[in-house]
Amino acid sequence: MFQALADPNRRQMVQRLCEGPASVSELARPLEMTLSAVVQHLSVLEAAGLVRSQKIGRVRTCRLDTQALRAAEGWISERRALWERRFDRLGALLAEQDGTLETGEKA
Amino acid sequence: MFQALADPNRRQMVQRLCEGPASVSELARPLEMTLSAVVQHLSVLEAAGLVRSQKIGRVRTCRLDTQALRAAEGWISERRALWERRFDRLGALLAEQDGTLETGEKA
DNA sequence: AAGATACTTAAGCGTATGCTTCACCAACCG
DNA sequence: CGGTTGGTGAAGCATACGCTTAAGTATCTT
Repeated sequence: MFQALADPNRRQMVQRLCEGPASVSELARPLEMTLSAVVQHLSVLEAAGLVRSQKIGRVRTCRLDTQALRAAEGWISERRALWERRFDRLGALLAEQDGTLETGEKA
Repeated sequence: MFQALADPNRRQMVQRLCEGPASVSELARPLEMTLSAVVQHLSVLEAAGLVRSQKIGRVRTCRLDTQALRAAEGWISERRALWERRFDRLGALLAEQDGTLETGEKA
C-alpha cells in the first residue's frame, strides 16, 4: 500500500486517475517511459488495491479504487490521533501539577 | 515520506513511537535485527520528517513529529475527495439520463 | 488480408534497499 | 581505573526495484 505510493511515477498515475478513468497509454503519455514500464507500475497499484481495471476490446481502462486510499488514510490518522491525544494529556498533566502540586501519577 | 512508511519495520517503529518517546535500543528491542539496522531505519524516518530525536548523555530519545503524518494524510484525502466528487457527479449525470431515455444497456 | 494499435510477457541490467559484521567512541557504573 | 552499555560509521552483500529491449497476441482499420 504505502509501498505502492512510494514511487513518484506511481503517485503521478494516481493523480491522473483522480481526474477520471484512463487507458494505459493515456496514463503513459505524460510519463517519460515505456508502455511496458507503465504496465508494471499499474500492476503494483492494482496489487495494492489502489486501482481496478477492465479490458474492453484491446484497451484496458483503469479507475481509482478509493477503499485502499481510505485504509491508508485511516492508518495514518489513527496513529496521529493516538500521539496527539497522548501529547494533550501530557500538557494537561503538566498544567495540573503546575497549579496544585501534589500526588504523583504514574504513566 | 511514503517511501519511509513503505517498510513494515519502520511502520512498527512509528507505531511504537505513537505510545510515547523511546530510546534507540527500546525501539530495537521488539525488532529482530541489529541496533545498526534500527539506526539506519531511524535516519530514514528522520529524513522524512516523521521523527525527531535528541541525544542526552549517551542515549538518543526519539519522538514522533505529526506534521509529516498530517501532510501524507492530506495528500491522500485530497485525492480521494477529488475522485469521489467526480464519482458523485457522474452518478447524478446518469440519474438524469435515466429519466430521458430507456434503451437496453450493457451490464 | 495487410497494417497499425494497444497492450502483454519475459529477460536482462544497473541501482537502491535492508541487513550484517566489525571497529570505534562516549558515557555511565562499580 | 576497567568494563559494560548505548550508539555511530563504514564496508560488504543479497535481494528487490525500476527500467529497457525484444518478441508476441489480440483487436481495430482500411
